[in-house]
Amino acid sequence: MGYREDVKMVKALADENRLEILQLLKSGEKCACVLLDELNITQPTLSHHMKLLCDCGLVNYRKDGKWMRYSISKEGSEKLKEMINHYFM
Amino acid sequence: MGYREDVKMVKALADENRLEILQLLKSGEKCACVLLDELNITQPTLSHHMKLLCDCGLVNYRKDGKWMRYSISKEGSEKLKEMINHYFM
DNA sequence: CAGTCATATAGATGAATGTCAATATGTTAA
DNA sequence: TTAACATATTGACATTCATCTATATGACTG
Repeated sequence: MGYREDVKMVKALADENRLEILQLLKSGEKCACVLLDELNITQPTLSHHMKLLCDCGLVNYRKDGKWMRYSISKEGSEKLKEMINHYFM
Repeated sequence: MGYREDVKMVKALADENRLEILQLLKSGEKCACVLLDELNITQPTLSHHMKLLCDCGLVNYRKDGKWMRYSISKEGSEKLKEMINHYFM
């Protein structure tokens, strides 16, 4: 029936750059500029990826002055794991 | 570095019809014709989806006369869960 | 063998997506 | 306030992808 929410979250994972972003966030909250340094993409492209990761709930964002700080969402992670466990009991 | 294998597996999940296929396979091995009955897609489209699910290792296939029987791969499931746990420890 | 059934492959098409350059918005500093 | 910096948005473009129709392959049946 309603796979849309699940698909939205899984699609957010379905890109090499976004997986690398998540890998970088594993070690804790990071500024967009730090992520930008590590990836071979332009700033608008990073912004686009971060929007997808945040919109699906996997990543939290926090505005700190002129910086945006991103971190992995505990709640989103749990939701993702529950979803995976649902399909692959 | 090498996110390609991870991306391949996650991309296989990133489609509503494929999630529904996995949902149907939860209850056990199913023939392609049964899956086709449940989904609003044509036979070639189903064949395409099954190829993606099998190629990434999430689904096993078994030729039985003129039928193809599909089932969720225990090994693939475990690999997926390990991957998710890697990114969202 | 000829016909039918189940599935796969080929090729075409429209929609979604990742990417960039250019520009806008918002924040800090001089 | 003006300049510089960090990020977001817009619009364009090339690629990927889900889907279909038509056809091929392979297996059973009469």
